[in-house]
Amino acid sequence: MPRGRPRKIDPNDALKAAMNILWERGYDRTSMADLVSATGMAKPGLYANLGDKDEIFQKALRLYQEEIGAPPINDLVTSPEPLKQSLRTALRGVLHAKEGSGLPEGCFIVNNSFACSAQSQQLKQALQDLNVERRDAFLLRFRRAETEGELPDSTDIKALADFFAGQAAAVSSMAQAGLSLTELHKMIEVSLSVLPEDPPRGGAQG
Amino acid sequence: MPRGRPRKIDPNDALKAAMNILWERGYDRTSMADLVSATGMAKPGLYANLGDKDEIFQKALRLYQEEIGAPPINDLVTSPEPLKQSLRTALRGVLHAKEGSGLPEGCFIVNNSFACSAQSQQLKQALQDLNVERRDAFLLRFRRAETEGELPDSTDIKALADFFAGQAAAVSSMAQAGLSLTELHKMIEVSLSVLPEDPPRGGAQG
DNA sequence: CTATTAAAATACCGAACCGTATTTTATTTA
DNA sequence: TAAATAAAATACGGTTCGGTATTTTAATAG
Repeated sequence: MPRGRPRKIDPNDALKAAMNILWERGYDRTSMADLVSATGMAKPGLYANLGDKDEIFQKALRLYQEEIGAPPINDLVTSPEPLKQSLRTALRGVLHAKEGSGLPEGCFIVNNSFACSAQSQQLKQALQDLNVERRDAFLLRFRRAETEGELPDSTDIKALADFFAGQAAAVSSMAQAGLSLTELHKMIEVSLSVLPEDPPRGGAQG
Repeated sequence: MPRGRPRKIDPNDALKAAMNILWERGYDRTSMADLVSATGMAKPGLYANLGDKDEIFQKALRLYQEEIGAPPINDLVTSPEPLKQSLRTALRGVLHAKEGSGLPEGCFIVNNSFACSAQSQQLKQALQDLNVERRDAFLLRFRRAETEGELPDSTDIKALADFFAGQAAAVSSMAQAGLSLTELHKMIEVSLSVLPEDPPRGGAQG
């Protein structure tokens, strides 16, 4: 056993709890006192283990991205699923909360990308980078779709990637507006209808 | 002339200035001190003329809706333009800032609908109501489109309305992510492609 | 010029905020 | 037990916040 007084709370657990409350309440509306009660760790302990509020937020952001945000996006790029199905999965990935109980609704990144106009430049940049990362994942998938014939060559895949990156915000916003899960799924189906009819079948292009 | 010391600042001008900074920075990141310097009106004057911070925000919200938010939505419902064109106009209406100089980017309502999980119930409700209002305007337009044959009867116009209401957030978010105006317009064109092809002519673009 | 009115300007208050210095407590080593 | 270590718990400091009480200033009315 280590030397001094034993830890009451594993810093990793604390970070996870911090992520959840930051996800739920956002950066501005979460105080250090909130983080203290959410984590069960006293303030000096938080600073010693996780740093100041900005650092905690950034660590929470990374944790979210690694454990929650990135997987569906990586699947999007790597999975052999057909285009439309992989996009469906990716978009539904924004709705963790409503299905898997307990988790906050919407996307942590999107939710905090608003109301950040005067945020610390570091945080602003970190959020923008993650948004770009998601957009690029879509782009990558569309490039593959193009070469594999899932999309006509004439497609403006850059615009398509921007569009789908934006759908994360669309879905998050309507989730916060109180739509039910099935309504949100219908929204997503509408988004998917911007794609050409499922098997594009050769050169049907106009 | 009235009795006492003359006003330095017209309360209407102050409200307009307050709206702009609240739009730009959001509720949480705008302090009363910010409102003081933005309006040029000292704090006690603000309270006397516009009320406390919540009241000012609500008044700003109403002003935004009346002067900026509602017009393109009303046009959507009332104008005789064909469906797709009226939707295009409505969605582009979210991008005031980038075209008409000076105005903040994105939609005031959308920008503040995030990070409000613990906001005062009043404000939360006011924001939700405005979001619903917009969604209903889309719905109204789609109902008309259905009866006028602009949409097939089989269309799920409720889902379509949710989708387009969500596009306000999509566009706002990508605007904040730094997309150019033409990129944003392309995004909007992609959104519009969920509609059934009207008489096959060349794609409109701006 | 004096009184009155109404707004501006200043100064102030208590609470909440982020962050830290200090003390207590629990454990291991000697 | 006593010294040493490391974490928890408490208390505190400076700042900013939303909101208000108080004073000063600029105008009109008599």
